[in-house]
Amino acid sequence: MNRRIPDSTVRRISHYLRALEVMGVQGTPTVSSEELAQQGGTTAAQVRKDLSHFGSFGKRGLGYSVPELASRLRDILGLTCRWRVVLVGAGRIGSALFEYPHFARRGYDCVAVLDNDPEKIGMSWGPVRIRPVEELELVVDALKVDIAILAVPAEAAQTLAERAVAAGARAILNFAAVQLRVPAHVHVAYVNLVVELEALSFAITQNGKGRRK
Amino acid sequence: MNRRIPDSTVRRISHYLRALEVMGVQGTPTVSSEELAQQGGTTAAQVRKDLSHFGSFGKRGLGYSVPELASRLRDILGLTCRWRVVLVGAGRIGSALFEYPHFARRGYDCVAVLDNDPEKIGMSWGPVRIRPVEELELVVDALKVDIAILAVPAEAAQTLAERAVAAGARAILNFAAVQLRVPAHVHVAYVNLVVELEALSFAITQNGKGRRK
DNA sequence: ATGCGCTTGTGAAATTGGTCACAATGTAGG
DNA sequence: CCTACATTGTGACCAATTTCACAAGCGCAT
Ligand SMILES: NC(=O)c1ccc[n+]([C@@H]2O[C@H](COP(=O)([O-])OP(=O)(O)OC[C@H]3O[C@@H](n4cnc5c(N)ncnc54)[C@H](O)[C@@H]3O)[C@@H](O)[C@H]2O)c1
Ligand SMILES: NC(=O)c1ccc[n+]([C@@H]2O[C@H](COP(=O)([O-])OP(=O)(O)OC[C@H]3O[C@@H](n4cnc5c(N)ncnc54)[C@H](O)[C@@H]3O)[C@@H](O)[C@H]2O)c1
Repeated sequence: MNRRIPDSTVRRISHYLRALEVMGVQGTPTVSSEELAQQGGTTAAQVRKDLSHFGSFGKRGLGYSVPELASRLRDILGLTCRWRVVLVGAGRIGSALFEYPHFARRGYDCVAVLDNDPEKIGMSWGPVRIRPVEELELVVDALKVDIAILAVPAEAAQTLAERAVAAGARAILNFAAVQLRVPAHVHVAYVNLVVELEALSFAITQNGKGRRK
Repeated sequence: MNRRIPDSTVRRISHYLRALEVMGVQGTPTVSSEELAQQGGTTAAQVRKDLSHFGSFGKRGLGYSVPELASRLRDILGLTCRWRVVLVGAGRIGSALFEYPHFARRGYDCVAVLDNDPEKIGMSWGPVRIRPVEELELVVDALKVDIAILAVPAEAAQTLAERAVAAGARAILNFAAVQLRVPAHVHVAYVNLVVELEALSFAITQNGKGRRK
């Protein structure tokens, strides 16, 4: 029950929650650390250790109440309020994200979409009109945006991150392949598909001795 | 040299390579571990340690030759050959990936796109025609596919992973929010945007005491 | 109430990954 | 050739994370 939580723990908690929600729909009343571990691809001891960072939620001999644990994990992950998100970059990735219904269902509201392409500015995406990127500060400030998603080319990402942070954003989800330099209080998550693919081709090359013939 | 390589090292190598390629275009002849560290968002000692897993590529007192190190890193990551990739799921994420020119530029060729939606099957995406998912085994086997990208709903992912593996795939890039169970020799990379967002809202909640008011 | 079987919660040990400090080794310049 | 200097490569240390092992707690049957 202490302070500094490993990032890996937080990510696993997110997985546990997803598994719990499936079980909840199926009506499973309780679950053991062993069962949760299987769903989350880890070990029972790891599950218990992860949870023990935040308190003790189980009943010995019985396991965890599915709805109760799910609720506690939602608290932990900050899913009890709705988060306001701005999407910067209305390109291929941006539109895939925008149309993905699961984010809203999970508490992330895309309150604005910005772009710098005159062709795109003014277009309507459902209820949202694509705005010029010049309005970034306005939007972040006036709509009290917490999280900025950057789905723009790498060259633009650093500047846009700085602008979003200056206007008050506290977290950034970055799809561009650059390391962002931001103040320490701002949190950044990276999604870099090239890194993932390269990690895979590294693993294949190491392990199975090269490409299939 | 050459024990088991940490995953984090492999990912950083991918970042170093990207930085080196930018420097290469700019004509920078050599680079120090210090400079590389700045680009990659890490420390000079970490850069040297990462590289030392694979050999010694630098010149003391001088640094690393940019084109030479880039070439060595490409070898390490398995980028000296072209990889054949099959994309399963021609939805929002699938189409964003397919249209992304950088993958092909980096050696990943999408040799087939599969879906199970009769509306989509038969459509042409550039030079590729979307095929019925029943042809998965055929495609993986006949086209000697190494990597399968799963951009399908979570319910379908496990079965499709098994089918791809049975037909010979050795790595999977999975966008669905489920842990895949595959044989040990198969490598899986996960991209889970919900986890990323939840890690961010966790960090904000912990750190800055909740959402902006 | 008591005992049994099951499962949690948690210190302690083991492992893994990261940092530090510096000898080794190169370049450049007299 | 010798000295001054920069920067690598690495073993020894340190920190973080995972695994282990087990006492303690709970429900149920008797
Ligand atoms: N599409 C993919 O599969 C994929 C994969 C990996 C990484 N990425 C990365 O994600 C990012 C976005 O990729 P994409 O494929 O969606 O690109 P895209 O070109 O389809 O979209 C980028 C959008 O950003 C806009 N934009 C450019 N500069 C801008 C600025 N200064 N301010 C505001 N908007 C601006 C463009 O007008 C465009 O609409 C890129 O960094 C790319 O490298 C994409
Ligand atoms: N779009 C996003 O931003 C986003 C974000 C996070 C996660 N994801 C995940 O990525 C995956 C794909 O998301 P999407 O938004 O592209 O969904 P989508 O619904 O747009 O596309 C899914 C595609 O898969 C096809 N499909 C379904 N079952 C199939 C099967 N058995 N075999 C072959 N094809 C099948 C569908 O016909 C559809 O074309 C999902 O698991 C989703 O949860 C998407």
